[in-house]
Amino acid sequence: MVEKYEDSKLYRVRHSAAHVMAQAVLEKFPEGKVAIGPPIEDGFYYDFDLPRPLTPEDLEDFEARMREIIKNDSEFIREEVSAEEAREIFEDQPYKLELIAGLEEGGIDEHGNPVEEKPVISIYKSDKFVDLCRGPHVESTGKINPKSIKLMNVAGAYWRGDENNPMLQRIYGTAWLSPKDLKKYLWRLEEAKKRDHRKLGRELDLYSISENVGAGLVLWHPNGAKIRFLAERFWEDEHIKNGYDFVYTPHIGKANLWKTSGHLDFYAENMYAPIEIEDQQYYLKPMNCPFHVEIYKSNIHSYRDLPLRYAEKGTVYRYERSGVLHGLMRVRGFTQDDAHHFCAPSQMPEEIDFVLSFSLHILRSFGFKEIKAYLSTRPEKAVGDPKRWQDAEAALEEALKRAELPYEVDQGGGAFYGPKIDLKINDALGREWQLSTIQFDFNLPERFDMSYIEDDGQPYRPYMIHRALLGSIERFFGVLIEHYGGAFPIWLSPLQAVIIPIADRHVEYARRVAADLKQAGLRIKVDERSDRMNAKIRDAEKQKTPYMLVIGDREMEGNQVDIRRRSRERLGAMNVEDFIAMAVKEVEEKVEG
RNA sequence: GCCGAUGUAGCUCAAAGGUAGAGCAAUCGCCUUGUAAGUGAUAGGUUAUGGGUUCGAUUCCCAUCAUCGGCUCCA
Repeated sequence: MVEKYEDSKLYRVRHSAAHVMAQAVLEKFPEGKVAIGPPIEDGFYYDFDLPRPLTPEDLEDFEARMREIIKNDSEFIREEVSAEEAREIFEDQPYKLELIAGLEEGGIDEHGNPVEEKPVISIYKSDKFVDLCRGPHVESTGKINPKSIKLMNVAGAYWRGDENNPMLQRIYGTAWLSPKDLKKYLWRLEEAKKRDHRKLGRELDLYSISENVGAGLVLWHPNGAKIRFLAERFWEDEHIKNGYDFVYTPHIGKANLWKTSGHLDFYAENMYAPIEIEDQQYYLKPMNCPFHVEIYKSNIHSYRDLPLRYAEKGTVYRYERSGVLHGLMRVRGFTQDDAHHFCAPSQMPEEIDFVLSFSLHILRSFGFKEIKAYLSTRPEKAVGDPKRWQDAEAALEEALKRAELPYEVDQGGGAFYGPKIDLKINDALGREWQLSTIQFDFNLPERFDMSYIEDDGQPYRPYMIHRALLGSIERFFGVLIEHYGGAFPIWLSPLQAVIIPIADRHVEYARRVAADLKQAGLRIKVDERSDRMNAKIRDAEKQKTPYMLVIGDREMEGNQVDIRRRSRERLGAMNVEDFIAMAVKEVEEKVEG
């Protein structure tokens, strides 16, 4: 049984470190106001309302002062107080007063989450600091190891996470049980930076984003495009095998289409401004759904035709707010590997089952093992038949259970038009990114008056399921780069082997070998530069090319190549045919390494 | 969008109120090499953009754009 983080000593240490930090901050800024300061994954933070922006030097001061407070080894004392007493203690702390009011009503806790019971109001005293706090803490400040804390950075954060509220300054810190753990954590961060897709994207010449083109608009370079092509080819093959039809749709559509779909009412702020021509307004598509619906509607459908699965790698444009752009993960123009399923109610559970297992199959084929699932259910404001919502949610949950996928339920977190399952994957720094989504849509079938004819000859409303497996190909690629740290499995590597002739006299043979390998479908380059072999190996290693084939006098004589993997493993001399057989097999089997 | 930081050569960085420099990469030679950097030379910058202050701005100030870390958002 794994100990819950909330019950661990580490959690208490971090929570306590947050209090110690708050004291240090208030000593330097006596007029400062404190908000909240919880432990988080890998550390803690505390939010402050301060008279001026903090600098890195401030953080150094705070950290030094924290060590002094820790040295004092002052006891953490818990006291229960009445709301009235609490108000007195925190009379010049408006944020705390707001929290006290909330506690008194029993409606929400210090994180703004609703709670059932009216909680006890408790305070924690340590050294010269008192905080409204539920705890728990370590026994005394001395239990925090002064050498295993570090203040990391300052960031803005809205009070209570609401952008209508004032913005506070949040100091992020980290704390560990031992200096060794801290060191390990910092090392992990450094390592993660090396896997950053933005860094690798440049180093491996995969993609760029040019200011001349526009923020959030991706240029795929030949190496990145090669990987994308290979990934898409696999994706297409799997879709053909699994009963999908492909469709293609335009990048723009008339205003009226988006009016009918509801996007102009609910999504306009995320859409690029319209293009006007001949008194008609056209919008760049932020989604593909209305087009697929139009295709569906171009025919009358019998229940015998269902389910229909229309798939398209549809490029969409969304005007994301400037501050949210992030490499390939969050962009303004991206291609969704989109599909819409239309089915009869009786087919719906099976269809959901299929689409979830298909999603997992695709993600796992790209090496993703750690997949987190989220089920989002009906929100307050929702459209569509409640019975259908119920059935849909039940089908989603059943599918998750059958897939034996651990999942969290986000109660009321669904879109207004339907419940959904999202599959998320972590990036190098542990930030979660949503890739797959499987969403019901109870909105568009109504708005577009979609139907199919049942065996009684009457029209019925089909279920519409929207899904994207990779999500956006851009984001997927970003996550994929970080997942492999740039060392793509051989089936995806833009270059699968580089042939390294030792001297000029080996070049001709190297070219012949290259021709043979290319004939076998392998992606090959001969490094003909007049550099030393060592330098060529170094470059190939840095480019993370799976195989280096060294050719010198010995190999030339025996019609061989000397094989080195990017893992530094030396396989020694091998006949060319044998290498081809091995490499082709690894490509087919999607071998990683 | 909000808070903060940053923006100098392709990359990583330095310098400075008097028009910028290194390493790597690139290009051209020489070397002809045995598993992570052989060697010489050459070229490369309106210091993000637009204003302002100044005799003079790349440096100081303002705005814009972009990037980074967060927050919010993510149909």
